[in-house]
Amino acid sequence: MKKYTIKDIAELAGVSKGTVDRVIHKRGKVSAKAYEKVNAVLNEIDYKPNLLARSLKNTKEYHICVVLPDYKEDAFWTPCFEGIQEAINEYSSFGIFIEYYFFDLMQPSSFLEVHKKVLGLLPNAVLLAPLFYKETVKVVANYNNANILVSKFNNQLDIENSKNFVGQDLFKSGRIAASLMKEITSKNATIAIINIDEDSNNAIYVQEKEKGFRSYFNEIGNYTIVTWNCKQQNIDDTLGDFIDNHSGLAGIFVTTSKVYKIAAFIKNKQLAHIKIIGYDLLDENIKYLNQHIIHFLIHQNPKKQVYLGLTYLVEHFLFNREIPAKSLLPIDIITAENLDTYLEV
Amino acid sequence: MKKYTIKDIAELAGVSKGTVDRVIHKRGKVSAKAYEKVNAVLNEIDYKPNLLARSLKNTKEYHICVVLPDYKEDAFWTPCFEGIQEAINEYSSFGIFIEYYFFDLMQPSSFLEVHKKVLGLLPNAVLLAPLFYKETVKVVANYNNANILVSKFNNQLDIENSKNFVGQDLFKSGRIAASLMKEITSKNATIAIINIDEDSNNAIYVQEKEKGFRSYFNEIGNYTIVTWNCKQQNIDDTLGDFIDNHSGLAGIFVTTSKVYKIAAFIKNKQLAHIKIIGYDLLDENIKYLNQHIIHFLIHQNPKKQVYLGLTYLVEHFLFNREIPAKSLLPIDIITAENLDTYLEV
DNA sequence: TTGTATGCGTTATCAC
DNA sequence: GTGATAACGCATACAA
Repeated sequence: MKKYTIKDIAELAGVSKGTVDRVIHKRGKVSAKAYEKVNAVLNEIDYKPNLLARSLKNTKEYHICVVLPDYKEDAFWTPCFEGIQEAINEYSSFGIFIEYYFFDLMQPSSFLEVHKKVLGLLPNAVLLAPLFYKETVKVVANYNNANILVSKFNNQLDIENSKNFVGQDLFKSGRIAASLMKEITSKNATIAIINIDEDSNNAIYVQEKEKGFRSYFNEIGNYTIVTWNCKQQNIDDTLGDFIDNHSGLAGIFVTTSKVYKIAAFIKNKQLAHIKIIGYDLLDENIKYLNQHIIHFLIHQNPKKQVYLGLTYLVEHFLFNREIPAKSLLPIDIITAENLDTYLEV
Repeated sequence: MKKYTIKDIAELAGVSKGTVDRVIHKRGKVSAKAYEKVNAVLNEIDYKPNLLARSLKNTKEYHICVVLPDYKEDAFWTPCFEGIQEAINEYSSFGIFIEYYFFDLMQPSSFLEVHKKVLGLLPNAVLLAPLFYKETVKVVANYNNANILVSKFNNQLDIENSKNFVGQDLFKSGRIAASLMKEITSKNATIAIINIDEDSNNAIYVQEKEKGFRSYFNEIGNYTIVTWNCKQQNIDDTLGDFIDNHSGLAGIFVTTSKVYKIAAFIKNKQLAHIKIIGYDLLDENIKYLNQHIIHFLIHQNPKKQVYLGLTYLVEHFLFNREIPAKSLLPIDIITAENLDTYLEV
């Protein structure tokens, strides 16, 4: 099972390395006779070019920019940042230069500004969290014009010419939350869907989850599902009224990682009979999961989303691998018991 | 953020590439003056050797053998085989030659025979499923003597000089199964642990799960947990009696992927009030999961175990990466709803 | 103690 | 059309 090189093939075919190269890469300028001789050898053996050598020969520096919200504003993005750091460590030895830029997740204008800056750097690729629809369409178009490769993570948007997505199926995610909710609440109960701080900007994101959640209970029938949108600073003042207004409320599904805000209230008011399901392994969420105030967390694996998105780009540049148009990660169900198998050691 | 090469450093320090090399690799034979000059430069810049170039320079063929049970005997091993295939495709372009050898999972002697054969091939590394304790100790010793690197997957054994394990924490796995069982059965119920076809050979494997399962219910108290060992060909004849003898049996925890055997019986006898939890995403298991005969499956990710074990070896050979002594994968909880997010597209 | 030359496999260039 | 040759970055054998 020897590994054949171009030199081997040249010797076997009785031609020079240059000719073999021309045949393999179909560059033409090869006589029929030489072509036949080389092809005969190629059919005999299983030639696979040495990707290390090929990549070394190219020896380009590749520059990738990651654009995402500042994790200091919203802890959800912290693991993404860690994923970037790991990728930097992992790939810098291969001539890959990875940078990150933060935008303000409340301000579409900052999203545009940051991308303007990044565009000016003319990187080889950009990996971005497309939180704002309109603005994303615009910046993607700009990158396309400049021949800059774009990949997206976290939030799947239907945008033209927009491939290379790493994330999860949000509709399915909502359905999974619903199926878990059904398991832990009584039949025909009233269940609330709570969106925290989600204005219309990235409404699509939570709406998909909500749709999935409702579709599951619609199929069963007889459950009462109510949606409540709120701002995190008003929770203490208004959630009590909301709960009072929905007597027999048995469960709350929080569509984002801010579920700990709701859990804090529920614990505080000793309403532990209300079951809570939410998203992501933030420290605060973990705390309430371990206290069984939160019953299930759904893991969106943000770190892996970013790392995988970067891996695809790197392997594309180094080894010419194709980037999957859509890479949907498993939707992990986290309980107090299996939690720590998902945490880093 | 330019990438520096040895040549760059040599020029900056005003010495030759050879001297830089001697300093970096601490080979000695460098004058204090030259050493200082080079070090001054190295402290200034962030030099990372180009791993592609280094690996190309080495240009060795590496030979890895995977030894595991034949997947035609037991479908559990099919994904492992797929993982091997993927690794072969992925890494053959880097001069890695991966082979696999099957043994008969019922015959420790065949395990020894196969390993004898593999030892004779003198590969660079062996990745093995250590199903038999005594025999594994022996073959690992042989490999160590021959300076052949050994990694293990699936089954964690306490063996001397035995590092490089990829798998799951089985005790924890049992606890997770128990916590799920508790969610779906009534208080203080009777619950059965069923081991199918597990003779003393790889008893440790299922015993760990059983211990974990019992430890969880011990902490709660008042549940009745019974263990039943059976042969798969006797299930139809004996399971009925077992169930009759344990009136009020509310749940069954099957410690391996053969849970579909139990599910078939339960469905057939219309005993769907008995909740079933088992292991692994075999087609048969998936069928019963979708029919809600099986309520949860725990995913051991056998494919990833093998692939990751091989990746560690490959990156060790190519890029001199350290192999983690113990790599424990997340323990995934699978329901009918999130199942397909774990299946390949 | 130092520097230079060579080769790993692939590819691009340049004479012939 | 063809076949030498150089270069990518690193490591090493060898010459100075």
